[in-house]
Formats: sequence, structure tokens, C-alpha cells
Amino acid sequence: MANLIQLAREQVELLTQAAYQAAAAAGVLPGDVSVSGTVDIPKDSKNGDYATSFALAGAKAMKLSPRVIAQTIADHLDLKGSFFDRVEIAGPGFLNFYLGAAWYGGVLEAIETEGSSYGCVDEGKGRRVMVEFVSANPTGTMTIGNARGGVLGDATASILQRAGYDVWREFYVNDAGNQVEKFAESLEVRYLQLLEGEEAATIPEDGYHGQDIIDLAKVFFEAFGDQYQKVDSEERRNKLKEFGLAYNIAKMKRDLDRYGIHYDEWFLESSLHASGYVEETVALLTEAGHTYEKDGALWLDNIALGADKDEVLRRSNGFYTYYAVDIAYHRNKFCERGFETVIDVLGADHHGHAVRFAATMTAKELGLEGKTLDFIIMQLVQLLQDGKEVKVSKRSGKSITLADLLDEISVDAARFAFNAKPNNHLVFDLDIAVRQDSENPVYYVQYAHARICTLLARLEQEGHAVPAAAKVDSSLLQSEEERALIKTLSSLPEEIRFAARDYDPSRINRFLIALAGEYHRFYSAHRIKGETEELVAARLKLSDCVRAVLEIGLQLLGISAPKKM
RNA sequence: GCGCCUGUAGCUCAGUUGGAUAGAGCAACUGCCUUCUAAGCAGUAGGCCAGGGGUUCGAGUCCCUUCAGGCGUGCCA
Repeated sequence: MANLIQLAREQVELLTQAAYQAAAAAGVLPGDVSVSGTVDIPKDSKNGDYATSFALAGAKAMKLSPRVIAQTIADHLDLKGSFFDRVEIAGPGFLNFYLGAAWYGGVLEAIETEGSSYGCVDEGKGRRVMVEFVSANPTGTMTIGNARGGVLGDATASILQRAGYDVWREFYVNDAGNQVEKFAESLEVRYLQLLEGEEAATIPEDGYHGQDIIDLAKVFFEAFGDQYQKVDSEERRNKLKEFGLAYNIAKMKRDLDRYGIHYDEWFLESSLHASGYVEETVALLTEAGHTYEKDGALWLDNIALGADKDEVLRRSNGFYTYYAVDIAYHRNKFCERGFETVIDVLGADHHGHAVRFAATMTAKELGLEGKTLDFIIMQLVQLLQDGKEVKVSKRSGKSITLADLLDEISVDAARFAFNAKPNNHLVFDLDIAVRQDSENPVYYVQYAHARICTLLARLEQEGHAVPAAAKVDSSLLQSEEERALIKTLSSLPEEIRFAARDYDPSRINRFLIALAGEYHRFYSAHRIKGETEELVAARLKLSDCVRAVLEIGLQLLGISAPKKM
């Protein structure tokens, strides 16, 4: 698990401190001054591969000009055996370090040694983390909005795995409660309309008015005919509910499977009711004095827990609210199943809930001390079609489904496009998406991969196999393009670390675009065939490393890495 | 009203937690295929980092404030 970037950074710090100690011992710099200069990677590599602001940061305390301090440090630096082969002083007093061949060779070697596990870091130390995402209501089909939560959750989970966590993917199925009753009620109306005509019944205002309910009623009718026309309403609704949920859940599984998403568990809300766990959890809160009764309902005193408002746990009609069930569900995640960290991927329309819910979960009696509950709040996707905004509303049934989307654009394109930074409002222009071809950055990345694959195959035919890293003279890879490529290759572990820390898998998109770009530039600037044997070997090795890292990155995002295009 | 998120090139977005002259991709324009894949490369043009104050050696980044947009503030989920 070599992280060459971090190792080099640490080395700059150690070398600088050692030089300072040497200078202080020689009496040319004041001793006993604690300086915390930063070590940065300059944007422009003309300013070195690493730069430390040590001299600037120490100027005040040492009462010397930064450039004088920098010069003295430079004079006392010992670079022998380090990754660096020279140091320069620049600007107001930066010390700029330049990497040598040993470091570049080290990167290629790390990629070879670690193989498909290159980029793994051990931030997680095997801690168990659950990522719950999508969790769309089974009362309808998934919309294009779920396309975002899908990649975000799935890719975040993959990133966390690579960062050393023991990851569990979960889909929470809301197969109980108020919305499910409305669903059954709406289905019943459509079923009766089918048998007795439009006038037979009407969908209540807050029911489901979409075409999908009509279609579903038809499917039901085809299976059961008028068998449920004359039975009492409760029996009919129960049958419709059971049938409808099973049908929709199966469809969601198919759609997500097509989208490349697979869960460790589809957790049924109904199981929490059936086992009495909801009741038990509410009782726990009540015994602890966190609740009160008002207007016949049982309320959670959430303000006392730090929230801005209280919540109803049990309605006056005796049913538990979603809120109460959610508390039970999360208690189950942590206490019954032992996850140390739970991440919920939610749309911004649930952020108010997330904030209040986080307050609720601080109640000591729930036993979450030392556990972490995090939320990835993603801003809603704004859909554009013909330059106009398309309003997405599941309950009115006016929406574009995930399946529709995947009929229009490839899974690869969709997963890449929707894997944007969660906090950003994402504008998704359907017209562009549909005609996405060479303009799509995902092809830019995939093309780089395919290009390398055919290149390697071609050269192999001609007797040039990819050599082992130990056989490669890395000092031959000195051009700007080659060094830039290797530096980008070296940054995967850092990218994983940051992506895991920030729950931001879109870093990998940018990493891949950068790596592909570096390769295309290298490919245009240099040839491999026809060069000296040593240079062919070195460039083949470099190309193969790029291929391997592109494959790893694409795989993290659930995108294919084609061998030819 | 209050709370959360956002505002950087014509468009979509980066900006490594305060560092050097603010960067990519797309769109536009100009070049490059008898030589390993042109789904590519090179170049040109494009900016009051929403506005205004502050903090310090130094601010797109931190603090205050104004403006604009999205979302939330249910005995819905």
C-alpha cells in the first residue's frame, strides 16, 4: 500500500527539519524555534514537485528574511538516498524540491507489485460501515433522480472498500406505513375502474395518480380477473398491496441490476413492525422520558435533544410514523447488526429530516455512543429537455424513469455523468445526454484504455512484451509528458483517501480524465515502436501501468474498461 | 421569517482545507492522419472568482454582511 506522494511529502518535512537542526547546530540559524511550515505540491511543476513554506513561516520567529533562511536550509540539506535530486529557492522564500528517477521508478514498481489492489489505503482499518442508498419507495418505479443516488452510494461504497473499510450496501424497502396504504387504495380504484368503468371510483387527492398505477392494475387484472371485485375492501387492498409491492420491488431489482448496482441486503421495513422492534424502541424512549402525549398522539421531545422541533412517533390513530420506524431502523443498524459507521445517502428534500434525526439519535438510551451516523445529502437533479426544466414528481406520476434513461444512454455514460459532487446542484440536459458520443468525457477515458490495450497487443505480436519494473530504467522516462503521467499515476492512493474522507467519489472522475489526458498527450508526443530496446521497454511499462490504473478507476465507478473501441 | 445547500470562462465543473501568474472539459476559431486507434493532439480566444467590508506576509479558499437561485420547516415518506 505504497503512497508515494505521502512518502515524498513526509520526506520533504524530515529533510527540511534535519537541515534546520544542522544549521542551528552550526550556529547559523537561531535554535529552539518551532516552525510549522506547510508542504505543498505546486500547481506549476516549474515551481518544483514539492514546496515548503518553512522559511516564510519561520521568518517572524527567527527575525530573518525568508530568503536568507531558505538559502541556509538549502545549504544544509542532504539529499543523498532521498527521492529528490535537487532543491531551489524561489519567490519570497519557498524551497522547491525536485523528484529524481528513484521516485518515478518506485511508482511503477508499486503499481506492478500491488496489481489490482493498487490504490488501497488503510484508513478504515477494517471498520464496519453500512451505506444505505436509493431506498426508493416501492410504490412506484425509480426515476432519473435515483440515478444520482445510485452511483453516489455505490461508488462511495467502493471507495470506502478501497480505503480499508468493511462495507455493506443496503436498500431500505418502505413496504409498510401510510404511503403503502395510499398505494393500495389507488390500485384498488384503478382495478375497480377497470371492471366497472371510470365512474366506479376516484383516486383521492393525495393518492397516486400516475399511469404506472393504471398499468399495474391491469397486470393484476390479467392475473386474477374479477376474482377480487366482490370481496370486501380490506381483503382486496391487502391482495393488491402484496401483489403491487412484489411486482415493483422485482422491477427495482432488475433496473438496479442493469445499472450495475447490487446490494448485500434489501431490508424490509415491515420486518421491524413484525418483530415488535418499533414498539420496543418507542417504549425505550418513553421510559427514558423523551416523549409526551398531546392531542391523542405520542410525541418525541426532540427539542430537548437539540432539534428545532418535536416529532410525532405514534399518531392518534395508533399507527407509528415513519419517524418512529426510522429510529428503530437505525437502532437496528447500530445495535443489532453492529455497524460502527452508517452512511445514509439522501436527497436534499430530506435534509431537514436528517438534521432533526441526527439530534434524535444522540439520545443516550438508544445506545449509539461511539458510533457515527453520517449523511450524504445530494442536491436534487434538475432536468432539462428542449431547454426547459422538467419537473419530477413521483406522486403525480410525471417523471422519467431510470429504465427510460438507460434505454437512451449507456450505463457507462449515466454512471459517469451522475457521479458528481453531492453538494452541487446537478443540471442534467437530456438532449445532450441522449446524443452523447465523442463529447462525453467517459469515452475520452475509455478510449485511452482501449488505445493502450491495442498498442500493447500489437507490440506483443512484434515480440515486445511488457517488462517487469525491475528491468526498467526509469531514468529514461524524463520527458515532461512521462513525468506528468507518473505523477498522476502516483496520486491514486491520495485520491482514494480524500474521496473516502469527503464521501466524494467524483474525485475519481476527475482523476480519470486527468490520467487519460496525460496519456493522450504522451501518446501524441512520443513513439514506442522503433525506439531503442530500453526505451521501448520503459514506455511499454509506463503504458501498462496507465492501463492498469485506468481499469481500477473505471471499475471503482462501475464503468466498463473496453479493450477496443 | 428561520435553517441547510449553491453562486468561479458562453455551458458543465475543478481549485489538494490559507500559498507563487485562478485551471480543465465542452462549445467557437486555426492547424495536425502514407508512420503504435484522429472517440486523439497542438494552438488562439474567453475571468471584477455574485457585490461590499474585514482577518494577515498572502484570500477563490476563513469571518461578517448584502443580493440571487434550489431545498426544507406535515399526526407524509
